[in-house]
Amino acid sequence: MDMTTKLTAAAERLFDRHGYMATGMDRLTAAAGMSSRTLYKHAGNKAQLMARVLAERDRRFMARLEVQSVDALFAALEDWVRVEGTRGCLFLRSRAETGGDTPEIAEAVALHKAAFHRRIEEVVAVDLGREDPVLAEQVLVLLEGATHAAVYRGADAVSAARAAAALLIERAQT
Amino acid sequence: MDMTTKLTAAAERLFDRHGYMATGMDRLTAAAGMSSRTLYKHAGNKAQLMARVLAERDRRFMARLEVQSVDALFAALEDWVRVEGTRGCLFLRSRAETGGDTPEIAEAVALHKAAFHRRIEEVVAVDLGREDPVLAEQVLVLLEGATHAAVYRGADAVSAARAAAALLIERAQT
DNA sequence: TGCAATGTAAAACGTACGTTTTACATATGC
DNA sequence: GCATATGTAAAACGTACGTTTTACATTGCA
Repeated sequence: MDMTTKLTAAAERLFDRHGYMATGMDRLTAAAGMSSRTLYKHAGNKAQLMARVLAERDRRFMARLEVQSVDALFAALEDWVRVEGTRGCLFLRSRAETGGDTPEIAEAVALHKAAFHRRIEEVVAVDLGREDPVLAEQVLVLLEGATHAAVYRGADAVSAARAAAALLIERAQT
Repeated sequence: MDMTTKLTAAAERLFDRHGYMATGMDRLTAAAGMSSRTLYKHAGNKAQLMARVLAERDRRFMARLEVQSVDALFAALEDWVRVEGTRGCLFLRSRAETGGDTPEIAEAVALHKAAFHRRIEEVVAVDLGREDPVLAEQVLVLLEGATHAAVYRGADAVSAARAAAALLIERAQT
């Protein structure tokens, strides 16, 4: 495991658990097990490190959404929540923490959310045999809602969203 | 307008727009138009100020949810988004920013989310003539999802959620 | 008339921030 | 066998943080 990977993994964990602003560089160097000189060599600065964390998280999350049905999207989210826990969407959180004023972060968030939306539209199209932007928007809202409601309602929120989506799909198919 | 009200209003605006951690006390005193001595007299400290902002926001938000139908819940959210803008849920955001480690904030969030959940269960019960915890959970997910999806999808997310909820309610009523 | 109460302005507190620098160790490859 | 790259440890940079303090002005009520 090279230093960049180790750093990105440690940073993702700390930013997710304690927030971006609340995580100092000392804590980062300690968790990554490297000197601050090495950290800055690999990361550039704190905002770029956050952007890299987001890019890596996008890769990992989107890989799980390579599925063929809407129901499988929710199954994937259930897995994600079980494995990674429920602290809300790190993309929206990092944007909110920086007020959208940090370009590299705002850009990473925009990229991810555009890809997320696109993927949902694709899966809805596969499931229905036709495009349905409104249904896709509803599925997006259910996924986003499950992610954030799960923070305080637990896994029940995800299964409730899954059942709701199944009803919407069923209705759109007939 | 007394100093406490002025301070709470200014703080809510800044915390919402720039984040809790990213908002310094100098910015707060400047926006509230008062000396730091007066600020601390009324606020105690930064965390207590945030807790007061959340309590006030809970009051204002929950007042809008005093309605008799699920559809009216979404109409209320549409109004809220139009008036207050879309930067996500300030309660979940403040909890995420502090990692849940600030007791007064964590408590204010827990109180609000419990009241929010209760209110939805009540409205669902009125609409259906009976209790339906699962449907209530779905409505909660749709409201939470609309709130967060609206950050990057705009008002369309709220109307999509509203339509989805209408379908779920219709189905449950027959 | 005078004394609380309530406010401002501004300096000072110690601490912690993100970042850079200095000085040194350890490998790797030509 | 020596240069180059890559790492550590630790101090230093200036700035900004949340909070308290000092010194003074204004007001309202007994």
